[in-house]
Amino acid sequence: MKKTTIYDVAEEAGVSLATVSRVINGSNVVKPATRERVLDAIKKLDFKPNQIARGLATSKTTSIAIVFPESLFAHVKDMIGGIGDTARTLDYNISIYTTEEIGDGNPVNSVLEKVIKSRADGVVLFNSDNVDNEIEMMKKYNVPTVVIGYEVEDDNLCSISVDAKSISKEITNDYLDRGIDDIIFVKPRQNLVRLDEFADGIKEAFAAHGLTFGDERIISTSTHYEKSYPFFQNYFKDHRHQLVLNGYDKEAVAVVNGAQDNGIAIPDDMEVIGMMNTSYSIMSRPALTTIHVPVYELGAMAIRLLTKMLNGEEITEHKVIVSTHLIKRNSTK
Amino acid sequence: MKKTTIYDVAEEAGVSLATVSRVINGSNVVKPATRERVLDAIKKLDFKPNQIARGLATSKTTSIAIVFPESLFAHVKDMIGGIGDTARTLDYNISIYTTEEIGDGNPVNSVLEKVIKSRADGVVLFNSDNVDNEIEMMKKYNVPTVVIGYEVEDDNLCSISVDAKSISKEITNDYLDRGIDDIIFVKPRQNLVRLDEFADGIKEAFAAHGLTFGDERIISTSTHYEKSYPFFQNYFKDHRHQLVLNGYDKEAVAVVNGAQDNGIAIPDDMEVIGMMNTSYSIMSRPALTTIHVPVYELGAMAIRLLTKMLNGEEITEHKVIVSTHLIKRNSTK
DNA sequence: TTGAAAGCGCTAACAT
DNA sequence: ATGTTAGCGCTTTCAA
Repeated sequence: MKKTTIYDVAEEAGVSLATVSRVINGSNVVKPATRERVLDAIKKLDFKPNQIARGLATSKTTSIAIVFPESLFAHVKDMIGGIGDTARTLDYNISIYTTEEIGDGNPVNSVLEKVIKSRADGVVLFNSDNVDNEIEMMKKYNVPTVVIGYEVEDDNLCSISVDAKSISKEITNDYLDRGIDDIIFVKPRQNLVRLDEFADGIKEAFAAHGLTFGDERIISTSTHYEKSYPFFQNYFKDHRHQLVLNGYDKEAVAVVNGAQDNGIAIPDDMEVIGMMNTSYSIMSRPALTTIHVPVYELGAMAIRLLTKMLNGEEITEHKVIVSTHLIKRNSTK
Repeated sequence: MKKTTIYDVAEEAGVSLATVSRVINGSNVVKPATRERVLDAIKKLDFKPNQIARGLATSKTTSIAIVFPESLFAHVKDMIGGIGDTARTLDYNISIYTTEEIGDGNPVNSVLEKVIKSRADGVVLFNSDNVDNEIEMMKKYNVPTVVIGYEVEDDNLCSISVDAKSISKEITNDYLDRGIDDIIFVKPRQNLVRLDEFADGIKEAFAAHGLTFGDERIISTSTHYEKSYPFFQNYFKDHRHQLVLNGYDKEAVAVVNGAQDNGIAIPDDMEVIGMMNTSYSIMSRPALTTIHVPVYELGAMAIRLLTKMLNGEEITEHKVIVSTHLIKRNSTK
């Protein structure tokens, strides 16, 4: 069964292919009567223009590539709603490329290679160990890019990131002011947000109080609850703290549950603060106080920024920094 | 800055474009020395073949479209790992298309139209109110399709679904045998799995015990915890049951939390069983007994089936039915 | 083993 | 207002 092409439509309507092309592209120079004939032929033949051929002819694929490491999957999931909705509204397709850090043969580059070959009009990248390399690649091939969770800017390159430092500093300051200084920071190994900056905020607050927040107070954890929960269940057998700051809600739930298993009352004996304001935070018992990050909007903004670049529109901010705020629930006093 | 093409490489290497094409496609008729020259030129020019042009020439896009309603997002998220990993291994790209049921202008069809225009080699569909229509469309345009969560089969059409009926019947039977018959079923409005069959399983078990499971025992809920939790918090003010079966873990957590808020002890006063075995089930307090559905594998299988169709390989099962099993944790006795 | 040339299905000048 | 034609960047016969 042969696919019907623009030629078939042209023949059916008794016009040239150029005219058919004009009507499917909404040109306004076509005589209404002709347009009708063409439209009828299109309907009769169930013709759908081949986007691939169109892409070749116009050098535009109307598609955007989203590239991220598998380990960031949980975070990207939350964001992909905003990405998808916005892309759909603006008539772009999105293609997903995941990189996996494990394994040999430089898989990351082979993924980037696919992205380049696909001739996506633009790409959105996520903060990862390899992000500099990825940015370099996109620049080399001159593809408009927006990076999420990492601060950069350049020609054809914008970024959207979260101001993690201000909020962590603010929160820490507040506790320190009240004399609460036995604080630890649980830092999941991967995150959308730059958690080093989160840690820096804590350190600055300590410094401002004439104290030191040493790296031994930072606990690196897996992003898998199956691993982090047993860890904390064990950890709290012989550790107590006043406040646990977390880089992600999921780990905060592991902390809450692990601590409660050891008879530590939340928030009376220990306070816990999560990050991202995901549904985990409201499902937790007690519900988590957490730092709200507008994840959906981050995705939406990324696509909007990208399409602006693609359309050559003026961009006022190449480097967007999104601020956050604390949502108080029951895991803090 | 012009993109470098196969012509540039040909010129650089002093061969014709046909030869370049041969080496990038791994033809074994090229003389090693020539191949070297071409490879050098490719490297020197950083040439990446244009997949769009190749797609036009070969009528193959090496891309697979995944189509699902936004409301199923939470479920698809869990599965997309399996889809992505498998697609990457088999060298297919995946493009995501979401349909949204709200709104006017028949948006579902406009999405399907994009899928057709994209000339994806194959498509993966998900169970939804509109799935029959979608299947029809794919059949009309002759695109190989696999449907997840819905039983169908045909030329160029396979399906993978979950046997929800057997498990619900089995579980219900077990409780009924022990004289426990105050059972309700919480049915989220959207699901990957056909929850009507789940309900049928319950009904059959009741019938086998000479009892009736009326539809008033089925509670339809939102898939948003923000909505389902307040509902159950209120519901359990004046309702008690022995067992609550749920179509999805997230709603089960809402049941657990809502019931506990009203002093109902889980599992002593009431037992709760979730479905899917997501991370929600282990984060819940008590941890949920839940029906394990191999979601990752469902996604992986879908892609494998699809690529088999694309390669014209023999397919033994067009209609795959996946079975499930109960994982006992602490929300049941 | 290599090159020439046609063609994939469109768009976009350029003519008419 | 419509038709003709030259690409877009590849793959794939067919010749040499």
